[in-house]
Amino acid sequence: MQLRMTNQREMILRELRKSKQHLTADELYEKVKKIMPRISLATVYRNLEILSEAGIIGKLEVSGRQKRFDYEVEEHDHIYCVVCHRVDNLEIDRESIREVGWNSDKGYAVHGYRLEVAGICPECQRKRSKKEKKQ
Amino acid sequence: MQLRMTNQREMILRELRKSKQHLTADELYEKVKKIMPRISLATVYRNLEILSEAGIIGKLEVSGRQKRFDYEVEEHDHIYCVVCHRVDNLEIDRESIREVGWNSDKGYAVHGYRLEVAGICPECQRKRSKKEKKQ
DNA sequence: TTTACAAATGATAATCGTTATCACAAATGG
DNA sequence: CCATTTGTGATAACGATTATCATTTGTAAA
Ligand SMILES: [Mn+2]
Ligand SMILES: [Mn+2]
Ligand SMILES: [Zn+2]
Ligand SMILES: [Zn+2]
Repeated sequence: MQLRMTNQREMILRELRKSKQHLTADELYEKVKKIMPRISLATVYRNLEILSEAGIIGKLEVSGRQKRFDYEVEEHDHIYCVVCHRVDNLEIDRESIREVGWNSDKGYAVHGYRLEVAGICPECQRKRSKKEKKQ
Repeated sequence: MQLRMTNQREMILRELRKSKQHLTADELYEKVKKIMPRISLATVYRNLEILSEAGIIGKLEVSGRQKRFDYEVEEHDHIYCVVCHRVDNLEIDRESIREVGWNSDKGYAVHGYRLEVAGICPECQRKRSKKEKKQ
């Protein structure tokens, strides 16, 4: 019932935390491979699942794309770029949003919610305006 | 630039509207096949994409699962069941939630947001309590 | 009303992210 | 030690979606 900190596990966790980003399994695989060249992609998937199951990391399923894993585990919301799919934390006051409430929950036993804000990240904005100038 | 209302297209749209549910492509495929037995699943996917692109139906990408299509196109939020993945509309006052705002958007040009509430639907609650009694 | 062209369809292959399988290699705990 | 988990790497399988392509259908001009 308690999780064993294998070398692979530790390295995956370390690289995710070091990145301070919301990485996909294969982005993390590429990073870890530089240190442990023999690691398997399956091991990365497996351990990300185990680590998030154990509440050590977070798992994000943002807008129908690849899963991303979060170095931070406290409840918080995210903003993502509709162009490059980068994900950032959204510093929003969860208390005040909770006050809003919902007036019809269709009889659901509510577990929680997820606020997903979409937009274009600064970098993609720059790239876009460059392109426009060319035309 | 203008979309042709083929028989297949029309039937897909009609069945989605008739259902008043948030259906997946293959759920819709099964429904339409009863009326047009020769229709291809690819045609269903293709036309759902075209119809949502044209703003005639909505496309939902809820929590990393199959896409669902929405007979209603106006902006609204959803609640889904973590057990059976059923999706329902969530009647929440979007104006008041908008007032909350976010104090750090990391320089993003915000397009919009999506509020996804998770819980267990009435039916799954019933099934669960039945199971508990058995044990 | 033929003829040309564009668009849509059905069948199926290919793709992508993820999971499952399985033989082999650690680690654990008497 | 030895037996028993547990984890690993390689790879196959999977499910949802998308791409391809030969054929059919619709549109519209000649
Ligand atoms: Mn985060
Ligand atoms: Mn809806
Ligand atoms: Zn971006
Ligand atoms: Zn349910």
